[in-house]
Amino acid sequence: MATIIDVAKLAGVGIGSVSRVINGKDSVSDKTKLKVNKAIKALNYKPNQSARSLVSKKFNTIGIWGTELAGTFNSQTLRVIDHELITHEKHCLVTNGDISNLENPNVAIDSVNDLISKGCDGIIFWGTDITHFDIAYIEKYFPNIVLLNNRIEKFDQKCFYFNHYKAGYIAGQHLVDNGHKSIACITGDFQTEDGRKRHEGFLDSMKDNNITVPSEFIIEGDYSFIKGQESVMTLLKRDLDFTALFCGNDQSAMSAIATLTSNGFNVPDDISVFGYDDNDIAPFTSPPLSTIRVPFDDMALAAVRYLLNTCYDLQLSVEHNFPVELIERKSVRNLT
Amino acid sequence: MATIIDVAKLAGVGIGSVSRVINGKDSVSDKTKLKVNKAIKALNYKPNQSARSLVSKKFNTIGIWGTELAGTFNSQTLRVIDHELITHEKHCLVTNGDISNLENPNVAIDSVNDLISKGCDGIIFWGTDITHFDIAYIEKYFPNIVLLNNRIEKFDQKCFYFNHYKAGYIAGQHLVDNGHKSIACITGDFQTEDGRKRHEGFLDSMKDNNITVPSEFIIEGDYSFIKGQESVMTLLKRDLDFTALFCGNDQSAMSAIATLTSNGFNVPDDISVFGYDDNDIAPFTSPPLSTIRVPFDDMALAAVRYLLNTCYDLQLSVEHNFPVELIERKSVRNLT
DNA sequence: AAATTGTTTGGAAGCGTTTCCAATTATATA
DNA sequence: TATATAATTGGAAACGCTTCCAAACAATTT
Repeated sequence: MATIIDVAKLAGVGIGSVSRVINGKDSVSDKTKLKVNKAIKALNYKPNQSARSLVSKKFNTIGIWGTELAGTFNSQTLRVIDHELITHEKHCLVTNGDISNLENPNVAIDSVNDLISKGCDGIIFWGTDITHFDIAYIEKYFPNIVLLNNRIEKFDQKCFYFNHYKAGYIAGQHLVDNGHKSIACITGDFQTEDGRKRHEGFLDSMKDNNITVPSEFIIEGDYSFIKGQESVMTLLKRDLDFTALFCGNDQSAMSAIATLTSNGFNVPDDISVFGYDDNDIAPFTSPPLSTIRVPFDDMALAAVRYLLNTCYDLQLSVEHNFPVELIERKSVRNLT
Repeated sequence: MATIIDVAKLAGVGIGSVSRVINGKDSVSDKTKLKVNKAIKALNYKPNQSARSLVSKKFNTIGIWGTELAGTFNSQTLRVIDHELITHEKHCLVTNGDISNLENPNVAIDSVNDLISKGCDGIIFWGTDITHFDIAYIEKYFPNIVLLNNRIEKFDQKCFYFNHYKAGYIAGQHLVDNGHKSIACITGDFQTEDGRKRHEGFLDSMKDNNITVPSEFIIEGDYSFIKGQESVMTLLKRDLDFTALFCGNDQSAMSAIATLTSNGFNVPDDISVFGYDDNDIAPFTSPPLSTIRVPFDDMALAAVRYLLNTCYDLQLSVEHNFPVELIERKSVRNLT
C-alpha cells in the first residue's frame, strides 16, 4: 500500500502539500494540486484511516448499538441509516446490544465501551433495551449519542421517538368508532416502554368510551409471530366473546389472523384485527391489515442527521415531530 | 483519555511491560501483571485502536458489503454474523453496496475500497449483486474475502451458497407428486443468479415429468411483496387454468396468497401456493406456507467463521454443505 | 528598486500503540 | 561461590498521518 510519502515523492512535493490537497483545506496552488492528484491516481493511494484517526481524533464512523437489530423488520431502517452515512462519507459500525448475559450486569456498558474504543464519533442507541441509568452514565463521558425509538426526558433533544400513547389511543378509538365494544388485546412487550405506552393509550381510549376490558381479554405478547399464534389460541380457549383484536405489532397481528382463519373464523367478518407499525407485510396479510403507521425510517433519518450535525458540525435539517397516522385497510369490520 | 504512558507511570513500569500484559503474550512476571492491571483499572484505560491498528495492521473488524441488507428479512442473519464476531472480540462494519448509481460504473469497487481503507481485515460479500469480474479484481489486492449466497467457481472455497437448482427441482417435483400438472410461476429476479437457478431447476423437473409450462404461465418477479400481488393479478387476467403457483420467495408467495384470497380463490383448495426461503413469515401466512428451507443463518455462520479463520489464524469448524430441505405446511393441496 | 504584504511550501513533531533489542535480574548448574 | 542460562524488563524506533512553523516565493505598494 502506498503511503503519503510515496505520493509526495512521485509528485515531487512535500508531504504537507499532499495532506493539504487530500483534505481540501488550506491553500494549495493549482499546479501542486494537479501533480498530487496525478500521483494519487497513479499509485492508487488511499489514506490510512488509522493514522488519520490517531492524530485527528475523528473516526468518520457512527456506531449503532441496538437490540432492535434483532427484529425481523428493521434492516430497511438500517439501510436508511447507512445510506445517509455514506452520503456524508461516514461509516457504520454495528453492534447487537445483546444484553441477555445475566451474569454480567454491565454487558450493556461494556459493549458500548467496546464500540467507543473501537472508534466512533457518535452512537445511535436503537430501541429501549438500554436502561436510562446506563444512558446517563455513558452520556457523561461520551455525549455524542442519540436515542432512536426511545425517550429519556433529560435528553429530549437527543431522542427520536414516536408518541405510542397517542397511537394506542387512536387505535382504540378507531375500533370503537367502528362499533366494537368487546375488544381483546395481544399487547406488545411490557418490558419495553413503547409496549406499555401503546397499551396505556389503548386502555385510556376504552375508559373514555366507558368500555371495560376484562383482564382475561388481555394477553401480554412479545411482538413475535409465534406469540401471536399462541395468544390467539389462549383467547380462543377462554371462549370469550370479542369482535375485535388489537395487536401490539403487525407480526403478531399477522399470525393472529392466520390462526383465527385456520380455526374457522373469518377476518374481519367474525373478528376484526388491528395491527401496529405498518411494516412491509401489513398490506399483504389476508385480509390486508389496518394498522398504525410508525415512521421508523423518518425517525432513523432524523436521528442520524442530528448525530451527524453534532459530530461533524453540519447543518442538516432534523425533524423532531413524527405524526401518528392510522392506515385503514380491510381487517376491521364496521359494525354500525 | 489515559494512554499507555499514564498506565506505565502509575504502575511504575515501562510501556513495553504494559503492552505485554494487555496483549497477554511474551512473558511478564506476576508482580508486574498485577501492578499494571491495577493501574489500568484505576485509570479506566482503554487501548486506542487506531494506534494499535496503525502498527499491527490488524483492525479486528470484518466488513459486510451487501445489497442483501436491503431485503426485509435479513437482519436476523446480520445478527448471527455480529454475534459470532463479538464472540471473537471482533467488530462489524456494514455497508450497503448500493450499486444503483448508474453514472459511476465503479460504484461497487469504490464502495469496497472505502470499506477496505476504513480498515477491515476481511469482507463478507453478501448476495449476488457484485459481478464476478469485480470480485476477481478485488481479490487480487484484498484476498480475505468470502461470498455469502453467491458462487464463483474460481473461489469455491470462499463461497457459501445453496444449491438453488436442486431446490427448484425438488419444489417442482413436490408439486407434481401432489398431482399438479398445470403450474404457474412467479419467479425470482432473473438478474440474480439464484433467481435463475431455482427457476432452471423447476423447469427441469417439469421436463422430466413431461409437463410443459407455457410461457404465459411464467412471470418474472423481483422477490417483493408488491410484485407478487401484481403478478397474480396479471395471471388472473390471463384467465389461465392452473392448480398450483410456484413463487420465487416467501414474500411473493405471501402476497400471492393474499391476492388470490381477496379475489375469491381459496388456497389451497382452488390453487396451491409454494414458496421459497422458509423465512419467519412462512408459518404464519393463511394458510401456512409450504416452502423450501434455505439455511441462511447456517450459511452466514460458516462464512464468518471461514473468514475468521483466514484473518486471525483460528481453527473454527466450517460447514460447506447446506442441504436442501422441503417444508410441508398447508398451502399445497394433494390432488391425487 | 526596495519594502511590505500575502500566498504557498517543506518537513519536523507528535498522535498512542507494538516490536524489537540490549540490559538487567533471577534461576540453575558446576 | 562462580558461571551459564533463562526470564523479564525498559525504552527507542516505527507505523502513516495532520498540524504547525519557519522559509521561500509572489504580488502589491511605495
